[in-house]
Amino acid sequence: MDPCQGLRLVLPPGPLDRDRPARRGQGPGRPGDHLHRRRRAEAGRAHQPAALRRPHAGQLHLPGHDAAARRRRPHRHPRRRRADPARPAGRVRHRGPRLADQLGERRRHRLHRGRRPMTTPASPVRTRFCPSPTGMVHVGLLRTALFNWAHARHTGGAFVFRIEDTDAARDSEESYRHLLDCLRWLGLDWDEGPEVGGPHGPYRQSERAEVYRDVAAKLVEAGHAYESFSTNEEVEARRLAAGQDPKLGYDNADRFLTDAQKAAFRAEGRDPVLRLRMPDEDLVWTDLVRGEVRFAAGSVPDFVLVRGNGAPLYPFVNPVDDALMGITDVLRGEDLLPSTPRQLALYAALTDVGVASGTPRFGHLPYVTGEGSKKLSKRDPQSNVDVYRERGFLPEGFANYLALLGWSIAEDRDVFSMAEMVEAFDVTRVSANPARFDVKKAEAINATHVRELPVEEFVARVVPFLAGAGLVADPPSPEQDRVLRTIAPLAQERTVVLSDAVGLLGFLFTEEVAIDPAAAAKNLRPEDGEVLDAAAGALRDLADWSAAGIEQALKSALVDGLGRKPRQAFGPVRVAVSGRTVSPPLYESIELLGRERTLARLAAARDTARDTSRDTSRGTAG
RNA sequence: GCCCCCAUCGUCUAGUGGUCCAGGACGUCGCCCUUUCAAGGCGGUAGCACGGGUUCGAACCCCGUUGGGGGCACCA
Repeated sequence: MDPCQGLRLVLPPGPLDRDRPARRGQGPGRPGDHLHRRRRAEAGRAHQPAALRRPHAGQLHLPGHDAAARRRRPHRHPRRRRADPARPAGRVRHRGPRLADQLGERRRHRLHRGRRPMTTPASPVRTRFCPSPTGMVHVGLLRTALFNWAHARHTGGAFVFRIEDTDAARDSEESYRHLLDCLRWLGLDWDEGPEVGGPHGPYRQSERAEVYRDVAAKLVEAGHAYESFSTNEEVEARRLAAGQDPKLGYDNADRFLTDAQKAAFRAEGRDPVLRLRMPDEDLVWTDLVRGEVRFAAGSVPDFVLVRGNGAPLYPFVNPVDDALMGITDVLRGEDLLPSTPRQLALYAALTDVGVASGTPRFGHLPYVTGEGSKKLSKRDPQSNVDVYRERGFLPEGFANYLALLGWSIAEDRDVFSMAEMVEAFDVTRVSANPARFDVKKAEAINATHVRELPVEEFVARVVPFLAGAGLVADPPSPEQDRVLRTIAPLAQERTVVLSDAVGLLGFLFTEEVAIDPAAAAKNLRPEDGEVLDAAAGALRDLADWSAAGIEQALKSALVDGLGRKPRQAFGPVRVAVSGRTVSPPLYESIELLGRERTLARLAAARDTARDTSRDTSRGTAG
């Protein structure tokens, strides 16, 4: 299996090409455009302005194996233009040029290097998500999962889920379960991984120990890895002695130890670590989101693959598993960017010993930040996905917001479904800027999704929250169900997160309502007593107990009878009945509540209004 | 200290040399609608970090400065 070799440098626009109208509801379609443009792109390649023919991001950079990668391309071009049906065909970007063109073009366009368009690789894309189960699920982590998933789904590739549980001290079965649960909650499914299986298992690193042992042995045998006996103290001392900054790290001093030297160290009782010999070339790759990134030769020291006690480390096992699992595209957090040179070097070595068959593409996703501009800390409660689940964010609403953290579907739209995301998602259009997690915006996006829910669906989703608060049974009783279905359409548009329903609808499912003190202070003042009395009078013997009948009775009693403005007339009644200033529409609420409970609440509110009076006079006197 | 990444309204973004006195969304402010609160509708506020270059033309390409962030483990 060769995940990467098949990546071609030139691809005609294919079925997965993004050069098609991806937006919906964007005015009249232009059915001919796609074909038309495609024809132009193919036939007109030679006539394209040279600047539009840019190399793409799909080639593999194997350090030392790719002459093009070593060529210095000191400039960068930002990002590619999105294909837009409305644009003149001549501006439409197609896939990359042929290799010959590409090299020639690089010479001609040294001023335009940088992020290149994603190719649709000849071999299917395989992405992965590989968290370690060490605690709560971070919103940034889930965003990474979402982007990997969307990239795989968009390209028709596979999404692999692997658990990196090599740190027994921090990993727990509980957080492992929780991780799976969160992915499923968000609607992400994986083609290979835990509980699903697949041809490259096991998918938990804790079960792959012998794999790493074998690979490590191969690397040593081929001379890519070597035993290193230096202690940190010794390294530091050598750096200091040489007048260098000890922060430079390991000095590669053990690269050429003789067998006799090694034996002497062992005789001292030292256990060597295994280090990878870093190459002498610059380490360069074309990042899917950032364009070319280069680390100078010699700037990254030989790093540890396997501990002295034989335990393999993350920088080793991660690429090994990626290679073995045929991963072609690695989308991960920006925090991993500085470790990419090491991975590149490892990949070259793994390829040399036949474990890997090429280097994957890398894309480093921007940080998700919190208040200020610091990376959202794991300690920050805002970063915990559970908080949003518990508040009743819809998975589709939350996923929508997560997608907006670094990506946008169109310039005039930011509410979309997962299916629409999959259709439109393009990694190379992910922003490189850090994105602030904005709860307000997340809520606004979620509220839109809530409103778009079919009513029955809204009811179904809200029931667990109501039941959790002890308001209804789960499943609701027939009577509760009737009330719920009736009020749902009116409550839905007032719901931002599902847990809002508890406060909004609670009054319908209890005998006595607790009145919000702030609402009482505002709408149950002494002078509001007359309203409550009049309302009770109007409703006590009302023959037509319907929303319309109630409306008529209240209007004539309060507005006409007392001469109050609607606002002054209905506010107190609303608070009396629902306990809050925000509730579903009043007449419907009263109808559902029934005569008995309504009259009881009006009477109770009457007392509250008197109390308010006493409080007020006391306050004034004091 | 060394290395790397980033730089458009308060926030997230669109923008890839002329179609931009910069578009959308969230927030915010005002108005309308209205039975409170929402929702909805309409309108307003607010931004290309700075300095050089390249070019007939720069938010966009290049260099530098400044600012912000991250990484420098026998953690993942």
